[in-house]
Amino acid sequence: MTKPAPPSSMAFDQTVVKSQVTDEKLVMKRREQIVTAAIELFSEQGYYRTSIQDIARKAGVSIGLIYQYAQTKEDVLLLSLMSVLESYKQEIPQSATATDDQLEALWSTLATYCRIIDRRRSAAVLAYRSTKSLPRVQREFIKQLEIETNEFVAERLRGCIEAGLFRPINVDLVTYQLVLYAHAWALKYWRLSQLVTIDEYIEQGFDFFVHAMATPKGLARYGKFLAARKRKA
Amino acid sequence: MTKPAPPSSMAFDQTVVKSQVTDEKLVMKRREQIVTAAIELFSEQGYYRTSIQDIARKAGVSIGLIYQYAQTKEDVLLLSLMSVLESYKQEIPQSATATDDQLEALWSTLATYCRIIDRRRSAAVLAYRSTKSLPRVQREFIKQLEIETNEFVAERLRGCIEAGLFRPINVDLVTYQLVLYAHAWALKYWRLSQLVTIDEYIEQGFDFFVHAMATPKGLARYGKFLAARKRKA
Amino acid sequence: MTKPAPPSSMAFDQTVVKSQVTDEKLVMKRREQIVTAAIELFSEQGYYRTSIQDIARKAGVSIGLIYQYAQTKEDVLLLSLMSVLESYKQEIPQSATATDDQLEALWSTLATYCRIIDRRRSAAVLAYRSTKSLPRVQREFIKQLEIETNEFVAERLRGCIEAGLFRPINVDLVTYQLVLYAHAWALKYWRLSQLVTIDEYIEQGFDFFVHAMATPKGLARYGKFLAARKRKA
Amino acid sequence: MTKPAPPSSMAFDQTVVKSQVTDEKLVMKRREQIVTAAIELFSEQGYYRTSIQDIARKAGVSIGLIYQYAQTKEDVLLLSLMSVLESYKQEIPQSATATDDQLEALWSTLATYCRIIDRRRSAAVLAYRSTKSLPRVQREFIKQLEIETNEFVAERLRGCIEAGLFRPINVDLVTYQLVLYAHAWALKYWRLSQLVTIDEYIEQGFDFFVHAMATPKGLARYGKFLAARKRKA
DNA sequence: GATGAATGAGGCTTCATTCAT
DNA sequence: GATGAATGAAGCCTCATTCAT
Repeated sequence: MTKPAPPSSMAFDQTVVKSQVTDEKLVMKRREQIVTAAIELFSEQGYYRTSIQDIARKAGVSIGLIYQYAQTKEDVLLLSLMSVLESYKQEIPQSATATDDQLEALWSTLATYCRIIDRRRSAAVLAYRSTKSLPRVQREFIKQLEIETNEFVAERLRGCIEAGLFRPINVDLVTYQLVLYAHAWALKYWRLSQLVTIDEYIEQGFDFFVHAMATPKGLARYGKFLAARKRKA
Repeated sequence: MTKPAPPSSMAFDQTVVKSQVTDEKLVMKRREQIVTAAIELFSEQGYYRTSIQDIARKAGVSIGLIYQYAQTKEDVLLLSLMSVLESYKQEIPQSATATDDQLEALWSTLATYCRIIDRRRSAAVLAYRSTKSLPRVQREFIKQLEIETNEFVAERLRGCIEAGLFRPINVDLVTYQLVLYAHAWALKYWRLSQLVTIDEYIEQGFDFFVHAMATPKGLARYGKFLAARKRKA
Repeated sequence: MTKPAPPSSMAFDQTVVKSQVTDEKLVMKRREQIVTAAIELFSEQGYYRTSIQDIARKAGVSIGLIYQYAQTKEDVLLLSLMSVLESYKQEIPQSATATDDQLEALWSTLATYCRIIDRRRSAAVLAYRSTKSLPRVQREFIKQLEIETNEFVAERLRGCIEAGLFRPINVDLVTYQLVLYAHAWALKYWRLSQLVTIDEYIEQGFDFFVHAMATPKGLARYGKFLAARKRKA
Repeated sequence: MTKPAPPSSMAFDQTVVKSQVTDEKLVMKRREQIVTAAIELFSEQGYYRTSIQDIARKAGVSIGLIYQYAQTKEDVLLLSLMSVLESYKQEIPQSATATDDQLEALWSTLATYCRIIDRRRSAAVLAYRSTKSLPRVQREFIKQLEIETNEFVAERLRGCIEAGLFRPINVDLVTYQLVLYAHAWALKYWRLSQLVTIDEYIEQGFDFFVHAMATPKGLARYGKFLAARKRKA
């Protein structure tokens, strides 16, 4: 299982994006300040419509300061995207630690993923709109982060298969279906939110996925799961 | 059933985007020329990295000419996006006319959708990256086109339900799952193409969706469907 | 005395501005059509804000046609300015033919001039705004036309002096004062029209000028003039 | 009486035209630099024939710098016109402070006004040619400045009337005659300078105006004024 | 004679980046 | 470390003019 990285480790260390400033604590603090403003603006207006001037103003710092913590505007985008994906990579694994029931774990993972997306919808869309604005090399960092997050979802699927709850489907492919399902909530929010609430979206999605993959044993287990949920509610 | 519009009718008429030139035939021809170049460039480099200069050069026309057929660069984007979505709206309905078997019809629709996406992968991504670059009003045109195309997919699902092949799921929601599944092939091509071919992608996806929704009768029908396919191959 | 030229003779003949078209009647007609539109647009929006396309649209002709009757946009401006000044040169002399009373004649001239300006205020302003947009050579034509019109005003002044009504002032200089007084109605209309009507403007101006120049005999004559006017009204 | 504002106060403050730069001293300095170049160019070539590039070159700054101190090219025009009118508003009142003789004061005012115009002839013409190139709102600022300057002239006229030197004419209207007389020197310089020198222009103009308005007492006073002038010379 | 589609130079403006303080 | 004034390349768009029909 992927061990959760220390908060913001990657997005704000100086391996990927160089900084003029050496004090690591300060780099962390400043970058967070900058990235918070940048994500907001990039999400609202897009990468190209947002100027460094805008970011400086919103972050309450000078233009020059941004260039002490990032070498180019693209670096700011990279830091921003890394920050978003990093937050997935950290929050999602936290979801499934409480249970050793595989179906429950998958549920938690999907639910958590959907809720993170819901909480930061425009940031989620940002990844789809702007990753291509990065040079190839930096784009790979982003993809790597995505793969790492996905791997955690894949683990949950394998758990269900090994427990005999799911038939042996193509795990990597279905992983993308689950991930896209979560992302779709942001990508097509304008339409989906007219149809269902986020809770319904999670429930109906999970129901759909379970039926698509469950063995008879898995279906029985799912019946109990539903009953347990009903009791709680 | 949706009647297929005459080719490119919407993207190239002058209702949405005004043209200085009055000759309708010419407008059609020129806009196709411009949009063909634009889609290619927008897809490769993104909207903001592509200059009108670039488009003019690739289309083999002058800058001024582009501004005789579109009022702003945004108009060129709108025409491009409309052209892409319009092509979905026209090609997908053509898929399912040959059969009155509901499952077969759904298969055809999914397969056709996926193959269109595969054929114009970068154009498909364009819609996700660039729609937000449009002003609100024009964005609505795009959404409308999407809804119209989706409606055709929804019809196929309803057909399966009415025929007793599928349980009564939330049609609108599942429609988006199918659509997103097709789009995902473009959005995540870098990863998915490492895992499966487009044919496998369609097959496994269809298998997944059928299991998610089928009634026992539907499953039986699906068995026959698979057998028939195997015979053909 | 200047003999009034045949209508539009200068502005529309082909000596100053060349035309591709040879039929003189047609040239006259087309140029009038073009110039009417041009004056209106130039007056409203200024020379540089008005495009040949605008003029063509307003005149109800094609762009190409304009270039058959004028070689450049500057030519259209020249024709327009000449047309305006030509109209002064023709209408003003018509004013004073009815009387052989020198003071009456001067009054008629000033009144007529002011009323012409009032009738075509923005055209009058045009001359001040746009003459400098012409190349030196063509600017001289305009100046010449102005001098010719002024000469008529000067004649009226000389008449008054020779009749012993005015003291021997510097005629050329005072001519400009009279002319500027008429023009001022257009140049400062926004303010002057708040202060007086055009009739009052003429009366008070004439009163002012007479007092500035009149001999005792002239003043006496002016007294009778005023009395006669009062009787009429 | 109008208190003279500190030099260029209005034209260069940030109330009317916004600046990106906050340091007020610097804004004053840079704007003066820009405006000096702009007035020269606008006066020579007109607003539309002058490019921002031209202004930058002549001012010895970069294009970008101009846009830090003005938001549009129109702003540069506004600043230029305000600077010209502001200079009237400041220099003219300084003329008449030395005397408490009303006729002398009027003379000083006319003479000063004419000489200012003479010194910056093309700048004076600029106001007539280019004010209409401004959007309505900004045009009002210009008009307001003109009214304020005129008011000072009007005061001198009222002084003469109250002192019994002039008959009670329409002060506002005559003010415009005086003002236009001064402006005419620039507007019709090409002709007037052939007829008289600036000194003669002032003398003859003043003579004209005095005769137009003077009471017998005023005329007597004017006789002494002329005698005194002759003695000095 | 008349049309209007096509051209492309040139202008205004933005904004990433630098550097002196 | 932080600031923000200054730079100028690059992009969008307009419009006078041409020319084939």
